[in-house]
Amino acid sequence: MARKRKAYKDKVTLTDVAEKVGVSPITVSRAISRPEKVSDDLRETILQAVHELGYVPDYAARALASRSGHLIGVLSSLLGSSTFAPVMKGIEDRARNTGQRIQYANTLYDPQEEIHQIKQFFGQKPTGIIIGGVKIDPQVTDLLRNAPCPVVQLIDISYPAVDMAVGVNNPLACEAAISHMIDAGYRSIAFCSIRADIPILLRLERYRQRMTAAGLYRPELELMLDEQASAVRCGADILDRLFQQVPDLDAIFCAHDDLALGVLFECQRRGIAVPEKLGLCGFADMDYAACTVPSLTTLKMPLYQLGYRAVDMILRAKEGFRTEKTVDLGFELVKRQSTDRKS
Amino acid sequence: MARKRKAYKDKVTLTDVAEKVGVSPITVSRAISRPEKVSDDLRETILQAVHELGYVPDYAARALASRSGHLIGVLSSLLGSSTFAPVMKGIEDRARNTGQRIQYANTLYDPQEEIHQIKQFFGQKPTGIIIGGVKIDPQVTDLLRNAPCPVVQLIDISYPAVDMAVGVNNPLACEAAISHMIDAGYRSIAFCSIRADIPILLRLERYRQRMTAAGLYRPELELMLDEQASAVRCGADILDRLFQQVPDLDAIFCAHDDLALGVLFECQRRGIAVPEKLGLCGFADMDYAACTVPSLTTLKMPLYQLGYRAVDMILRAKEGFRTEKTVDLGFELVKRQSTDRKS
DNA sequence: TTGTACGCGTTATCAT
DNA sequence: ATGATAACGCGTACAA
Repeated sequence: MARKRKAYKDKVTLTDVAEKVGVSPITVSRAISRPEKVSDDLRETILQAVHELGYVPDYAARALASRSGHLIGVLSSLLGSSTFAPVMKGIEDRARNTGQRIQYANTLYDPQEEIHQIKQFFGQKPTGIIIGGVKIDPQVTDLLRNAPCPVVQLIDISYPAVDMAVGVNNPLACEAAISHMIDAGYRSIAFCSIRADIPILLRLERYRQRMTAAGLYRPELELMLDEQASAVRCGADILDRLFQQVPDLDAIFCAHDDLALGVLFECQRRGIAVPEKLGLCGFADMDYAACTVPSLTTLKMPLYQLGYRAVDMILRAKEGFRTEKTVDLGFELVKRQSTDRKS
Repeated sequence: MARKRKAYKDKVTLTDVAEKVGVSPITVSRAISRPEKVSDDLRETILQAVHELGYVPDYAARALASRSGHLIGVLSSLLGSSTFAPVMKGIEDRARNTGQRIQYANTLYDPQEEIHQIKQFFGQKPTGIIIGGVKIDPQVTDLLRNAPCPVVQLIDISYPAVDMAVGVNNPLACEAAISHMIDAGYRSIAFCSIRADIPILLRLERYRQRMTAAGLYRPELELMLDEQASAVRCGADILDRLFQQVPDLDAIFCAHDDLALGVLFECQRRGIAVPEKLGLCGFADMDYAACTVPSLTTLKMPLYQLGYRAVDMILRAKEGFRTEKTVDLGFELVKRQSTDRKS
């Protein structure tokens, strides 16, 4: 407590540093934020003093004076998901040494929360906003359309972006998976998901098209589960429901690897042979996908690049460079054992 | 671009709202931040105007004037891990409607990054800082000791905290697991981890004590792998090395479920019977732990509560209430099939 | 290259 | 219950 007060009273400001060095505050400010505008030796002296006094810039004051929060907001419903980890890494690598801070916020799949968080960001004069997993919520779209900064949407680029977008073409990715499964000889291929965000709806639509084109489409092949806490634990439920709806079921395309993992375990438990009796394809190429028994066919997306490019697009927009509004990073269908019927 | 400028010029401030209603700015400020200090009808009129004009408070100005950032910083190396998701949920549930914002930062297991992020927080006049997964870095500890705000450390409470701590007693949890495995009849029980943060080192120490007490300790039972991107994918490596070091190996205590998952898959692949030939115990009770075949014995921690209490402790400290410096949330050993030798 | 004057939008403090 | 005034700490704009 005493410490707290002390730290506050003793707050070191630009002026303190300036006095110690014998220059004006603005010079100290420049030495920190625009090093090239201060002579080499003076800058050295100043930075030395900064270090000695333990000066930490006041970001609030800086933001107020400069009319920029020097921060990039990242909004996602997947923050706590390991799918998002590589994205985060990319974001931070690109943002490092740019003077921009990254601030994350969790939307928890709740539109109200999303709106709230977006407003919070707007109040911080952000350099840009990166947002992933947006549902089709008109309020959110409206808000973003009137954003006071560039907005980058993540993950899908086949859908019209509010401002900019970077990601993969979800319909194409889905089509690649379905085609692969058809080629492998599967006929009754189910589509299974526990959530219906935009990327998933786009995949579903293409799934229907592709299956219809092959003369294989049946509505009962679709299974959209209610939102649940755990995707992995749905395995038994999925198999129960699908086999009831589709007695001749022979493959499942899962909208996320977690779902496929759960189904796979349940197959192990029930003695259903994968890939012989049941083909399985996931989405995301999670760490475990290469290790499961049998290993899991899935779609791999360049997640690190996703984050990296998103920040890059914001920084370029800030510099006023013309940027592509949409960046397609491509995907890769990773064919593994779970759909390899011939082996 | 045009939009951007417009949004900026048209920025609605307190004064705009005040003029529209015909009161002074400070009254509007109060209507928003201290509703009880404004008469009911006036407040209603003001909030109505706020809504109509689309006023969004400027957090920088607010922070500068109030000398508080109204934010709680959360620092973790596990941000992108699904272990952290429930913690996040708890943090946000407790912080909602308290006027405090949550800001996350990723330390990526890098002390330099950690120091950098901590300083960033300090520059934002935080109400408190929550930090998890701290390594034994003296610089970090020093920094935290001089924090201008309360600090809550997560996960372990058997270790002396810089300020406050909430979590579980890692040594005790480890001991419970090892005792359980010994009771189940396992003798050559390995300890395996890919990282050596404080909680893990604490578990390792207790592992040694417990094994020694049972007359079962051998140094070659310990396996600390280098830091790797993917824990799951280490399965084969772990089995190779351990069986080479310990031909009569009959159980593995993994410092995280991910490790156990990888080992389990590798056992499936090699036809090693779990739990008969090899007992397996994880840590964290991840979603999949209940679903694996066989299901995975593991230690469950109250993660949601962990986040909830951490924020609670900060808020109480802010109110000046005396708080326990250390909160033990307890753990649960979830006994499942992977250590059930008798079945 | 360095300095002066001012303002950013809000809240604390003190007054009415 | 409401208002006037003065900060908060920094950066912009302009001057020297």
